Amino acid sequence: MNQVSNTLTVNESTYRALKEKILFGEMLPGRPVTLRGLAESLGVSPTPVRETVRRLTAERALNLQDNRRVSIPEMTAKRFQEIRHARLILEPELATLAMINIDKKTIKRLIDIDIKTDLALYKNDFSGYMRGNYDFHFTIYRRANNDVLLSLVESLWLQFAPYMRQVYNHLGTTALDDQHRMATKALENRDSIAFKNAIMEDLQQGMTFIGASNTLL
Amino acid sequence: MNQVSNTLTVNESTYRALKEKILFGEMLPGRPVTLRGLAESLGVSPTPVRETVRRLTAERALNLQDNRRVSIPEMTAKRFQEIRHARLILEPELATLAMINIDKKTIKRLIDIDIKTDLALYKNDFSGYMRGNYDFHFTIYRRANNDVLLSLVESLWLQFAPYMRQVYNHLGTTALDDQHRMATKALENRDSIAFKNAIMEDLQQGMTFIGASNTLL
DNA sequence: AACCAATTTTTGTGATCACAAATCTTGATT
DNA sequence: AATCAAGATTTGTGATCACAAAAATTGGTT
Repeated sequence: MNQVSNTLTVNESTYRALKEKILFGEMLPGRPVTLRGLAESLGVSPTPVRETVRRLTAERALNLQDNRRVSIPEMTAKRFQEIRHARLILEPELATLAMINIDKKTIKRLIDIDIKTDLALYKNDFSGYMRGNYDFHFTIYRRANNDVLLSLVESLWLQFAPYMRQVYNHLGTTALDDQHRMATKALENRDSIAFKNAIMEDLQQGMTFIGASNTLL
Repeated sequence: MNQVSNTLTVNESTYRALKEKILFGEMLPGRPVTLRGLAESLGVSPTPVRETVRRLTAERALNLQDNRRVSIPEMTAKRFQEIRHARLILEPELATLAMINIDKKTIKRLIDIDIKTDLALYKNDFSGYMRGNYDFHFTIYRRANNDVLLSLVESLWLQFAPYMRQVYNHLGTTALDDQHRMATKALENRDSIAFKNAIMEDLQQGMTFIGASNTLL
């Protein structure tokens, strides 16, 4: 009889914890990270942390410098444009694929997420905003039922998220807006062209906002 | 003074060794892989192997089953189409970006690679063919000077390579052809449209050949 | 022979140890 | 005060150990 243990390994929970930290802006670019430091803060031994760091390095969320130190990569203007370019290719495509699988219940959930996101923005809760924005997009993207494209897009989000946070810290969120409502309206109307455009607009607007703070790039 | 050691870590060489094995068809889908077995065959301790496996799992080249065993993922018809779709989106784009940076010397090198690749095909040297095919494409892609897109495409190749080899083992290479010469001719003529089309054709032809062996999917 | 439970072996996981390289600290010299 | 070399500390790396879970083997029963 095969008895598969379904408890999360320390490795897996460590990975998820660190991934969330990166994705929701709790790790800033350039800040050095030590394995033992991370291990202590998470209450585990260095071993699973090392493996987690390898995973996230493979996903380009972390960077192994040539002196073997681990860090969140610094953003450059060039890399920023590359990420923006890749997102514009992949995400509208993924959203379009997802559309036929998005039912009324999902639309309702998206609207709820958006309300929470706006609330977080209003309260200057950066991490809350980033989490809401992530949830909105990936609730859509997951509906595409396309693991290959989804994991590519996950990697892209891991790469720009820390920088997103850095910009918010400098500029605040007042000038920030999104096209989420336009997207949900397009979904309600089952207008695939309007939906794809809303995702593209949302993405471009967000990236333009970030890119506009050229003091950092 | 910063003194950085430039010797390759065991981790890095292990990663490259295993990655090449996967990329050039020396690991077949479904075959179970053990950490200790890999470690012994590479002459290292299990530690760097574990970290390598985590990296390649993050790149979707390996799969951690729910019984915690490591394996090359089995191909399914669905996943095959997803990979094909993603490749068709990303690779012609990357090739087009690369074109302006491809000089005569690079074209010469591409032609040399293609000759070697054809020779390997003629001699029924599967691994040699796969290596040549990889070199041809990535010599182009690297010229795009776009690390973000390049790493996404790397991940895709790691995903279909083992299956490519599996098909060749069943069908042989006699029916296999490529559009490499058409691509190099387009480069010589600086015809970007013809070049993009050649890359697309090459990719479609290769994937159709693989996909045609529907006994496996 | 076929089946199944008990035992043995193999395997992944997480922690710890040893070591060398990189970084930080210290204190003497100019 | 600034500089720099020597010593101390921290850090990443690779190997090993202990353990539990999974797989393979064994041997007895039908």
